[in-house]
Amino acid sequence: MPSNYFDKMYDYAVQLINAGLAYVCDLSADETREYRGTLTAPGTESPYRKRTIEENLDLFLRMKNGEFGDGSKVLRAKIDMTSSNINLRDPVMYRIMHADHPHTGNKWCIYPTYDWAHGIEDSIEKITHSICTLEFEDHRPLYDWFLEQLKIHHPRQIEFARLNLTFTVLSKRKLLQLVEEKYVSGWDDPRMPTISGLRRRGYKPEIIRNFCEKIGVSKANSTVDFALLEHCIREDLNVTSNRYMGVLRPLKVVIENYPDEKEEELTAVNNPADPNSSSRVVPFSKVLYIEQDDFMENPPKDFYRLAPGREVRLRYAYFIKCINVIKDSNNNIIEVHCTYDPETKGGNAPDGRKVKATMHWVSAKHAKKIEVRLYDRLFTSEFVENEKDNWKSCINPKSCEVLKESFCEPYIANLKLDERFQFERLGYFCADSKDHTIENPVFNRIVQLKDAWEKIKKKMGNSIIN
RNA sequence: UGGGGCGUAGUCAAGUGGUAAGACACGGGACUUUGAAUCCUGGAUGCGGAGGUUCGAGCCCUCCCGCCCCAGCCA
Repeated sequence: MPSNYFDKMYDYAVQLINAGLAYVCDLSADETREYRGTLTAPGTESPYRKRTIEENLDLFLRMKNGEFGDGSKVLRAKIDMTSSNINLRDPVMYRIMHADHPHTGNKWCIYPTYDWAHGIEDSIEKITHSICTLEFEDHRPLYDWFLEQLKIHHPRQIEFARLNLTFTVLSKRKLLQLVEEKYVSGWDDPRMPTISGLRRRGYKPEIIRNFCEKIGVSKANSTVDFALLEHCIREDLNVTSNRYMGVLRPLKVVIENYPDEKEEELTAVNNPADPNSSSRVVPFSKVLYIEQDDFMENPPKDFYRLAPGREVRLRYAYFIKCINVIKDSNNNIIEVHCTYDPETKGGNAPDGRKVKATMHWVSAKHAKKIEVRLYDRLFTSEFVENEKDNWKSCINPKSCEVLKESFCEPYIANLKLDERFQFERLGYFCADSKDHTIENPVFNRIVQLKDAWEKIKKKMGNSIIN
């Protein structure tokens, strides 16, 4: 915290004045700019550059004591107005600002600039290496110069490229706009690449750390593929999280040959990826919900889920076969009627017959209604930086889809509040830290599972989307 | 067109004179009670380009090209 060192910094500034290496300058901000020169033209020395040490000492003290107005004077380092590095053209060390500071209140009316404060803080804290981003490479000679003149502990500044990610923005300036212009719900919106956003989304700290180790550190400006972050999330959650069944977009299934009032409790493994996993019980009955995407009336060749006349497995339950489809007056499918094979309880057929698909489901009678928020990448453009001023027009309109008519198995009531879990075949989810309650559960999708079927659909040109 | 950086596969990234690691993505196959996971498997005759030094160059030298940053009393 720089403000902890304001006294020390002041003393160091006096030390530089005494060494004839700093002076009080009365040039206005505009004049200072003119005197500084340009990228190709050298600057000219300030008329106040030759003030005596005594005069500088006096003026600087009076600056500190509040005798001068904002912007009327600054303290500058005396380096080289002709330097090809503009940062060395007598940079400002202190400016007058009669403003309250969040930590020091009204004690000070002169405040140090970044370049002056930075190295001193590092030095006082006995840092050995000071890591920062590429744009400060030009400042390193100045960082070194101050520490050199002060003859104090001299840490080494090393610059690296900052992290960029595809399909998102990370600059504070842009993030602020997203918040202020209400493109997102706040700094902790689960789509935001902020710490609070990532946390609310359900990313675990160790996942982020692992991701950072994988991408490495270099000086090359680069943009890491968002898919790598998603991979790291899945890699971790796959082995650490329990599976439950939830149906996002429900389609009613009626098992015609299943007794009306009958109920069964079926055993399901909580985490198949963990050999020591415990298990739970899932209720089964005559009327179920399955995912709308898991049924097609006229399926293409590569679709191997439920369709008329076709048999599939309901996970941990039975084989069912579609025998009829019920539609409303608009020709929308509202119910799928099936028969089940009692011999296949648990999911295996004694006669050894195979089934191509295994589907998730919930018992309608026992299901808990939940709200689900499906988050996706915030932008549609891979390299948002390249969009220049158009970047906001690339915001993904489908980056947050809210489903209020989803259902899940009753076991969800036992969920720990910070538990990340998988809805089988869908993705990883967690309870929203702000809006979730036991009565009205709200779940955020952390990341989808990889979806081979989605790829096949794309290859087929999306022509068979129902 | 001053100065400071960077350029190895679609995206990251090792490599520091001895004959192009790895990850993700992508393609092919196996397996599968998650179209997940897992397991095999394919891809740079080539390291921005051109010359040069060397028995040998992504690494050294020269020139060229491209991209990023700097003219705040911002950080």
